[in-house]
Amino acid sequence: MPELPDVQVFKQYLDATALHQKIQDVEVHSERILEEISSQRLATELKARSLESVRRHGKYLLVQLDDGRWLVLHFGMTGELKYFKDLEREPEYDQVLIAFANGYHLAYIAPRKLGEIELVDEAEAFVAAKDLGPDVLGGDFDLDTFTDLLSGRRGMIKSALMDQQLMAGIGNVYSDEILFQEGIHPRTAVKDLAGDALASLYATMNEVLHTAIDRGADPDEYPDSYLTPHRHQGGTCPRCGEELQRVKVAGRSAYFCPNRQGAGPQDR
DNA sequence: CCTATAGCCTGACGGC
DNA sequence: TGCCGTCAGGCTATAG
Repeated sequence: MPELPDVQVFKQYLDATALHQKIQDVEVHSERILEEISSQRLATELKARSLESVRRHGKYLLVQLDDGRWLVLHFGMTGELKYFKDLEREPEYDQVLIAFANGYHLAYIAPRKLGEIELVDEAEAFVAAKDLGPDVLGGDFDLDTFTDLLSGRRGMIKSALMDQQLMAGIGNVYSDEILFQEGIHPRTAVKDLAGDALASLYATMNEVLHTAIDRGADPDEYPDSYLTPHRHQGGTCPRCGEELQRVKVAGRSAYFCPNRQGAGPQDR
């Protein structure tokens, strides 16, 4: 699930639960999640520290420790966080488990182990090293920035929206949702979108992401006009009832309504 | 610069 | 019920 809205909800969750508590113990159940640091070192470095504040850049969560360093969390395709008390309630697939002095626990859950956890000195340096583009909900990500980034871009619009090096935060599901709301086919060439189309797309991007965050990134709570809850094989368009179609874009499955978003660039 | 593919992992689901 | 193929909200490396 973790695209920008999901990760933003994780941030709010951490803000409301796990901050300002001394870390007592850290268990690592899978090394696969840790690339740059050993489980042994992660445990010793975190012990006796506390989580003090949380930032998000794209799909990454950056959690600052009381010594100034940063715990970086990425969630792959299936990651999530859970804060709980009794170990009897320990969730399945928790790859890292932090125990706090107050008796509560924070679990980093990742059934498919495609996520990533790191410990870094500087948040900005991490973002730069990953070559991430600006966060699409960042304060300085205005319409000019959006159109500048896309001008001269040669490929398809869905690929561009999902390119984390270009702009950070949007993934497969929300790129589909944004393009659905705009009535743009996912394979549309960026160069075929005029300036006013880009302005409208930018506005829709903001609206979709903010709506998702406001509804807790829970598709069941999304407006009836949203694609996401219908986004599966055999699903139908919430606006016109047409059966949704699936095409590959950037190696991912893109769902769209052929009635509202057209049949695609090649045929007319 | 951009696309397609495979791989990393593992679970869920549909068909036989 | 069991087995098998396909697919899954991410990202990277590789080849064209």
